[in-house]
Amino acid sequence: MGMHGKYVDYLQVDPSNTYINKYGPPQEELPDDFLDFPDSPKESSPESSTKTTPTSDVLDFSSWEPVDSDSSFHMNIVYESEAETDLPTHGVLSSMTINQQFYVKKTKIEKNLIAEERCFGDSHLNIDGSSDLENAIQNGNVSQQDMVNFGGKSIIQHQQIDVEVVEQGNSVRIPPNYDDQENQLDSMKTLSKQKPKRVKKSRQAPQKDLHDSEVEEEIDTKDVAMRIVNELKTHHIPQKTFAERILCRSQGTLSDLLRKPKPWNMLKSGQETFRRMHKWLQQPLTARLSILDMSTEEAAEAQGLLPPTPVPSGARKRRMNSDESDPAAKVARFVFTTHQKQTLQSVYKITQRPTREMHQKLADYLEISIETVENFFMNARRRDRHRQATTQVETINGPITHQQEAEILSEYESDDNFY
DNA sequence: TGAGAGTCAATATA
DNA sequence: TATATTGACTCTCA
Repeated sequence: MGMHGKYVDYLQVDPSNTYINKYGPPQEELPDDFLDFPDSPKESSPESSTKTTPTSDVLDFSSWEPVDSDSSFHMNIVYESEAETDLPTHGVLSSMTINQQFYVKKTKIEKNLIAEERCFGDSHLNIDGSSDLENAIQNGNVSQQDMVNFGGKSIIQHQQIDVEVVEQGNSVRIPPNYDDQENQLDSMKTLSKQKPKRVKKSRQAPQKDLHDSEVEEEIDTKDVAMRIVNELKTHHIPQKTFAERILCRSQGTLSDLLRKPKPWNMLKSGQETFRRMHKWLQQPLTARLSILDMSTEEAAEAQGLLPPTPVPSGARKRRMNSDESDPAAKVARFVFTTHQKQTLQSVYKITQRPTREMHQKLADYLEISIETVENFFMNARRRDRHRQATTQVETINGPITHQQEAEILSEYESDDNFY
């Protein structure tokens, strides 16, 4: 089943959280250049770069949840989206992400337009609260959730939307479930309280950290990572603080997870860490911030999680074993020389899986241990896989042939050839 | 037993 | 000072 969503809204939010749109009052208050938006951004998709043309005769207004928005600004947001996806016709929850770029204009009240910015936002179309798509349509439970990082401030927008479902040549319109203004306001309240997006049930969930009453569900790791990044920035929370208090992990681990979140279904025990992030995001703002002041155990309790499970870390053990009486004693990390690294990388380009004999030859040639060589290839393969998982880029990763192996080894016989 | 996953923590970098 | 990178370690699983 294909699904088209095409909608164009012109929205403005002011400090009192009221709204206007093109078709509703107070239209006359729009600045003269309100519709004069910049050209399509460089990285926008073909869909989103099409010229803004309203396709619905009913423009839905949204519920806004400005977080720490600067009250001196009006924010005009215009977006357009047209996307197709393979939304299932059945399923408890479904969602799709429309990658789009938001055009944002900052308009200072007293000076009219003083700045103009573009920013990225992720948009999620949610089919929610129903056993199937048709019911969702009938019940009007089709909504959109946008998240925009605007000058370091997060703005989350929920709205009922007007989309068009195309199925086997038939066009079915999904009207917003609003009858009048009062209903709109009720719906706003409901939508603005929606939890961060979770989607269909998970096939498996190792290391569950949930109470019995909870149902394990998939988490959109990219979405969670983006939200965490925004939260940390918005509230000036250091990664180290969040990582240690909420996740029971190190700063470096958190940094890596936030920058390169693996898709949920590719995670194993790592799901636990994202589950904790997701749980934290579900808390109200005040709770989120106060949890950070708690001990790790208290924070877990406050979020309905089991006590955190510190990872048995090799690095931690290594350090403890080195000198338990002196916690300040650091074990220096080995660093490859340029030549060592370049050599290893050169070989890696030829084969990601050298034989043990090659490992040993490399170790001898580079005057490092075979374990270090093995670690290099292990880390390189894993980080390559990780990159592919997060970028969907295909790379060649075939086993080495005997002929290739012979060629490489022959080069080491006269090792000057390498560089 | 070896490969992969998850991670730590030292250190490089911004 | 905060974040990103990375060599090494433990645990899990086929």
